[in-house]
Amino acid sequence: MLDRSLIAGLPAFAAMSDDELGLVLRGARSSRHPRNSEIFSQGQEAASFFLLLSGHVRVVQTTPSGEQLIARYINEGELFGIAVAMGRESYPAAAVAAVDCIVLTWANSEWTRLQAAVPAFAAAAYQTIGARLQETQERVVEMATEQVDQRVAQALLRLVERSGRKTDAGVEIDFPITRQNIAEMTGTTLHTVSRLLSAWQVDGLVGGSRQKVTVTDPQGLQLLAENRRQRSD
Amino acid sequence: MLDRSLIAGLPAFAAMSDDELGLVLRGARSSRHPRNSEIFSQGQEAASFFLLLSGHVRVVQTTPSGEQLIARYINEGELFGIAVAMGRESYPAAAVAAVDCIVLTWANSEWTRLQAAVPAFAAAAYQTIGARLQETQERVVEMATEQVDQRVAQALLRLVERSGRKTDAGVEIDFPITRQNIAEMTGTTLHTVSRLLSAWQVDGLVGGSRQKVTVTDPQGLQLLAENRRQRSD
DNA sequence: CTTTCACTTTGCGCCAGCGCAAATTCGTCT
DNA sequence: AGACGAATTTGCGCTGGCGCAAAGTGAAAG
Repeated sequence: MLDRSLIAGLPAFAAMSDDELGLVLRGARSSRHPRNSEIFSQGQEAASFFLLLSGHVRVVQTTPSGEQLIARYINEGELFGIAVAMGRESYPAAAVAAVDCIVLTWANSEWTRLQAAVPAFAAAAYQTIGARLQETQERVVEMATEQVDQRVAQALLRLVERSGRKTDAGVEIDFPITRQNIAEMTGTTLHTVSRLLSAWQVDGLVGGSRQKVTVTDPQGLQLLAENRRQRSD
Repeated sequence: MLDRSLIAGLPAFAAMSDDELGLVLRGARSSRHPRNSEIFSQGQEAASFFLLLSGHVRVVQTTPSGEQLIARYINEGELFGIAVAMGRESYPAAAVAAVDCIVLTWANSEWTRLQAAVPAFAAAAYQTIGARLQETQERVVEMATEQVDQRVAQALLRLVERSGRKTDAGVEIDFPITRQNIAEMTGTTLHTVSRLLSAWQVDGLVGGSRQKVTVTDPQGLQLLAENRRQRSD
């Protein structure tokens, strides 16, 4: 039996009673996933939904022509793979452990039970979906209206905002991330990302090394991200 | 009192009993919105949610720098402005009547009541949100990986699929839509859209005139949309 | 220690598609 | 009917960022 202290501290469960936490954990099992392993695959029949207890997960979509892009990163305490709450039969993307992870898993059959027994749990799931729709809309707007450098700057700011760890040099992204990964988040190529980061390093905006990125001047980067094309009207 | 025959035929309400339909309609009021009028504005406090009874609605986001883009078109029978189901306080986009519309409106306070009294209604709303998240994800993928001509072709195919009306010349989009509108759906300029449509007209793929677009050769357009860059691997 | 492999950097040429401009067409209003 | 304004078409030049290529670098494995 899993201990309810595992999840009691998470924002999604903050409002729940001890009884409710118990009901939620019944039916869940925990598992470890080594770095770079797939937790579920794109197109696979969606049989379970998940909560990330520890680590970071990359949600990756692969196009028919083989290009990959990263839909989002999942942080500790977040639900993912909740296809069941969206009425989907299969996972629209794959989930890959960005670092070694610990994951809680529920069978989909638990969903209806939980929805009835612990409405706050379903509410949290729907809230999550709503927030992601919102974020995804914003990404569409960005992709449609902003230049590559602005999109990359914005992506870095979001990463440090959501998954940053303060160091003496600035705020570092808490998990290994390659230039290729950043390119797949922003719809560009690793070459362009590399060029941009190099230039920004010279300007003192960012730092980092292999698989590591640190934002040293968030304000400066923010300016870059907002650097809306000067308009004549 | 609104008649339940208004909504009984809609897919979202197909599974509901007569009693439930009555419960849903209690608290709703209907209103007319002339073409090009705003049903709600971006950023406005979300006080209501809506169902489109008749017409077509354009959901438009405006960026801080004044660019517009069209998040989606709403068809008859669809819910929209359901910020309350996503836990949002304000509308993230504006809704504009693309033609004269008839709309059902509920105050947000009805949401909790309906959620408890008619679970199928809430389920339909969540299903809608899930489907839109899915669509929006797909748009991100497209924006990131496909060329402008493929995106425009794809957008046209989706429009005729979702809102097409069969004519003798092909399938026509059921509401007035400008080149500018198509540009705002695909993240390009009206000039490029105009050039593409002109070229496709010559090739016999599409037809149309001012504010009208007809797809005459869906298969051909589909080929164009799929025309994935030939890859070496 | 050195070998290997994944990741990163950088240079160079090219082209899809944008910005700008101007002419044209069509629906609508008076 | 005529005039106005919105929508559309088309031409032209330019450039952001991609494709291709190749060299450099750090980390992990043997």
